[in-house]
Amino acid sequence: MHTNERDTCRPNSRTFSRKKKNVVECDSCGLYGMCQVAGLDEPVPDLIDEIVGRREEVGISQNVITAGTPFGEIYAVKSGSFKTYVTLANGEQQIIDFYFPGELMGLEALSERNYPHSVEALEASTVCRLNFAKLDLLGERLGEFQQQLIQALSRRTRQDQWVPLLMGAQNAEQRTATFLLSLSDRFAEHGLPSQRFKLPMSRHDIANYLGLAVETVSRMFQRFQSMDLLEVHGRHVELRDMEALRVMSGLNNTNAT
Amino acid sequence: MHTNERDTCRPNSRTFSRKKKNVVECDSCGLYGMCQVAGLDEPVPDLIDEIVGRREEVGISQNVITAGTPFGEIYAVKSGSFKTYVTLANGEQQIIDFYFPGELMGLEALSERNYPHSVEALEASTVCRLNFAKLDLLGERLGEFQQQLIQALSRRTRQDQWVPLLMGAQNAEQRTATFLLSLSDRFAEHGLPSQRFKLPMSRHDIANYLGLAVETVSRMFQRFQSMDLLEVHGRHVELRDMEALRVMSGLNNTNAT
DNA sequence: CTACATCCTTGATGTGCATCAATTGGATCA
DNA sequence: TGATCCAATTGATGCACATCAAGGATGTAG
Repeated sequence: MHTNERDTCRPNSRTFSRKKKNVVECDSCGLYGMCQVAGLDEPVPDLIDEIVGRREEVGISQNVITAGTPFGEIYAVKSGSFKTYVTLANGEQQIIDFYFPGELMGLEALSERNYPHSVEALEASTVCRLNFAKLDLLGERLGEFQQQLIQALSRRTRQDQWVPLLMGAQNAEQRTATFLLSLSDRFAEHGLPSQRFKLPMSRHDIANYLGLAVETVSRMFQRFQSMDLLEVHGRHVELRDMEALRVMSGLNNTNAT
Repeated sequence: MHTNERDTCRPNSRTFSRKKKNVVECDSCGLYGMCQVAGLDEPVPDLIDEIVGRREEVGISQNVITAGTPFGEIYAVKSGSFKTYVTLANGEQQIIDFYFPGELMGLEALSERNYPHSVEALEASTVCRLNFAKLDLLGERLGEFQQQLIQALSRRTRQDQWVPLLMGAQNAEQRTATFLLSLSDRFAEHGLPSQRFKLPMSRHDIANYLGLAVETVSRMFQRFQSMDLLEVHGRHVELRDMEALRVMSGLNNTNAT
């Protein structure tokens, strides 16, 4: 079921060939404001590197965070994608959320001692790491930094409001439509292609997240395709009629993330 | 210190007869740290009152926040309860969350110009109001305040993680069990009775929130009762076997809010 | 290239829950 | 106290989606 985590981090983790990768530049990264505050524009070249570990590679299926381990840092996704999950009593995963370039992971651990869930790379990815233990190095700029943090947390809180919409009122068709739109919105927010993209997660993960069966997700994709709302080829998706999808989702357009 | 409950805790500020009301004291309120920072323990008696409007009454079905209106303040629930919702394209409400004494409402608007959803009282309630426009009155203590705010946001973010668990993997039985447990936990967190309590929301609201039909919620309650897991009389609930409920919910016990 | 493993799709069947319908119960107010 | 109204329960039926089963597509290793 699971590919081994060790052997996935292979020598060529640097040379992704065929397709070009979606990488967010710093200025559309959720950590940007914090990086700036942390001294990126200051003549303190080492300080920022001390606090922010930059562009670390993460292999597919590798865990960046393991549920229950002590909190120490938050992560910004630079490229690639991640899923967060908890393990249920029956041993199954329950996927909590997905993360994409420009977004911050680990915020929910801020006020606690431990991370509440695990975070796993869906593909070869890169992250920046912000070490909270070293934040006091910021000295008087800590206040600015906190300001940025508040912004990030608030954005995140607002994003979480999608979930009840995804899962509450809706049937399989609406959920799937809403899911695709929310992905698209999140990509757009960080300047990534939002009409035509590759789903980094399996149908299994999508189904788990949406509370549906794999087969149902597949059927919904096919149904949308037959209605000319989108085109699917495996994990590659092109949204052809976002307006129709929006109508189908049952949300009115005022509900942006 | 911190004893100015004076005008407030009169057992019936209006005429609630029969039952005593659940009111959180300041020290188990989500705004507490902020109130303190804001000057509650300082010899600046008017400052705090300037920033925090205290113990305002809200009638049943009254809206504290309307979706789309400009952000200006966050609210702490002092007594009573609230629901937040958005209006879907078909005119129906989708309930996003419920709020109980000690919790903060409106945080998701912090980084935006407008509130993303509406907040309505489920019963006669009281709130404290924290005016963001006047925060600069805090001067140098603003930093401390931000610290508190970060804590609050992070707690909130962590709480939101319940939702996918509620709605994702589970069947009606599991959802209902999880719902009851999450309510119980939230009550306990602020020192309110957590085994025996009155559901402030209708079956309709519960069903809406859980993505189930009213009838199904009712049947689940009856089923639990017949299994001796709880007792229901209308909106009054007593959890008789929380451990069994936890097992039924499918969560393992490490997933506290 | 072939072989094997995964992932995805497609079809057939059963069931959990929504839906429809009717009754009961609980609040509110005269 | 009883009349009214809405909330909650209970039962009967049908459908949407899960489940079971099999076949195709895609990728990776040899």
